[in-house]
Amino acid sequence: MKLQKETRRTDWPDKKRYDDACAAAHAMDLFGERWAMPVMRELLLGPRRFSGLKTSLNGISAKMLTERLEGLEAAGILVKKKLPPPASVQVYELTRWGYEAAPIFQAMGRWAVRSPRHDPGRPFSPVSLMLSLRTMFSADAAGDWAGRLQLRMHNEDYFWIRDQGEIAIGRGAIERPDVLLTGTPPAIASIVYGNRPLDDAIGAGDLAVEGDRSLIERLPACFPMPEKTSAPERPS
Amino acid sequence: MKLQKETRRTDWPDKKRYDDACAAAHAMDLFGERWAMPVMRELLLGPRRFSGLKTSLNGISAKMLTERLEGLEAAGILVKKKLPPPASVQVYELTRWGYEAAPIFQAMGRWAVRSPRHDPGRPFSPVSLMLSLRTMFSADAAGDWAGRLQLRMHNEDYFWIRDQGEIAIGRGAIERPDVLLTGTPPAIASIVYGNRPLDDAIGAGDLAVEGDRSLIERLPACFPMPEKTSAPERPS
DNA sequence: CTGTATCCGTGTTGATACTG
DNA sequence: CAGTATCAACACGGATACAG
Repeated sequence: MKLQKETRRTDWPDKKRYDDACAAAHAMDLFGERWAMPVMRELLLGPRRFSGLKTSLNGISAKMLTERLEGLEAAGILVKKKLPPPASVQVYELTRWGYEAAPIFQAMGRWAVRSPRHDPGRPFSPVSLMLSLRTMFSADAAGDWAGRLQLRMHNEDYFWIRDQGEIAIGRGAIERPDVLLTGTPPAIASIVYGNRPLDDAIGAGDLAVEGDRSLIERLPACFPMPEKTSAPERPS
Repeated sequence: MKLQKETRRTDWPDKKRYDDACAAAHAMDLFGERWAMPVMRELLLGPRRFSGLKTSLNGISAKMLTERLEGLEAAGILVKKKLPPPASVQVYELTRWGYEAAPIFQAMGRWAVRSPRHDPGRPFSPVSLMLSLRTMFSADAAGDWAGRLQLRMHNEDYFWIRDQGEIAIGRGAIERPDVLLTGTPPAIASIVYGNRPLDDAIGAGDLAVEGDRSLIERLPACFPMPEKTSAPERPS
């Protein structure tokens, strides 16, 4: 019948939304579309520009990025804003509520690293590496490790700090870093998560360390990878 | 060029997967497809049959359901199994790892109820109502409330128990319930979340209460709804 | 730099009918 | 009950070209 088609169109453009009271399903309506979640992830450490997002989001097209940014803004998850005159540049920033989605990313990350199909060797954006560090950090395993790391990836500065228990990560440079680590995200990941010898990475020119090298050497122990799920296992 | 097309096809059928080390992105690869997440949700309280899933997932087609079940099984999230002879019925059950995805649903639910667009008046499946109760329960707000509820929705039994602090939910009947509540999920939601007067629901025949009625009357106070996000708000 | 506009192949979906 | 088969509509995403 034609009526169906017509009502579909006029009802609302909710062809692909779950018409469900379940809030988790609603979350998928909000950021379940392709690329929406990675876009949010890239903004989790602060405002970014269009071009920065495009490069970080490996393979996204300008069209997609524009559409997702519009959609996420309409949903109230981010805002588009123009920086004041000296800079006068367009940036996208999460709203307060948008930032509050961070625990979802943590829960997903913690769970999905155990997937048999998960491969940490894929393209890694600086922001997602930083977020993964925060997620995978284990206070128990780290023991008394403390320090202030400055990380430089693709010529952008990020930091990672642990000072008795608490950890903090973010974009930008910090004062008095104990050590400066320069390299690509995959290179850094390979020594933190992939138990690649530090000398190997430095020797190959993938990584440069400036400052207290011992802090880096103790790093892998702070981020124990959980074992992957094995064969399909019944709950018990 | 044709080459592109050809390599695309042979490379792997990962046209729509994020080729990303970010584990959260990988989670979307695993259950970000349409209907995958609601299917998992319906299984979170125990094994279900094809027909049960189909009715609970408002509007899903048999084709979709089949495809998602296959995909989730291939991902190691659920298993298809046949119950022993007396029953001899096909059911789908989450693997242990599948069950461990529950915190993701909690985080998503907690966050998405605050969405300006979220509408608790939409179709509600029994399982998602039960999960929402567990998610939204506030120990502080509940104070000394304690009791054993038996809920009957669409002729299926579910329970909700709080005994000094701890809460438990599940499918099936319990012994010595303090009160039996019969009605549809939306009807129950309307009195718990929608501050509809209990007498109103009973009078309209939407709900039946058998047992300690005062427990039901104190229920809404145990599940305070967080305020929705208002206008786009900057982080601070 | 920050997008917009258009085109078009391809993939996905829901309806319907059918099978064991 | 538990799916499978087929099909047509349509939404999506990538490429390209272009504009402010």
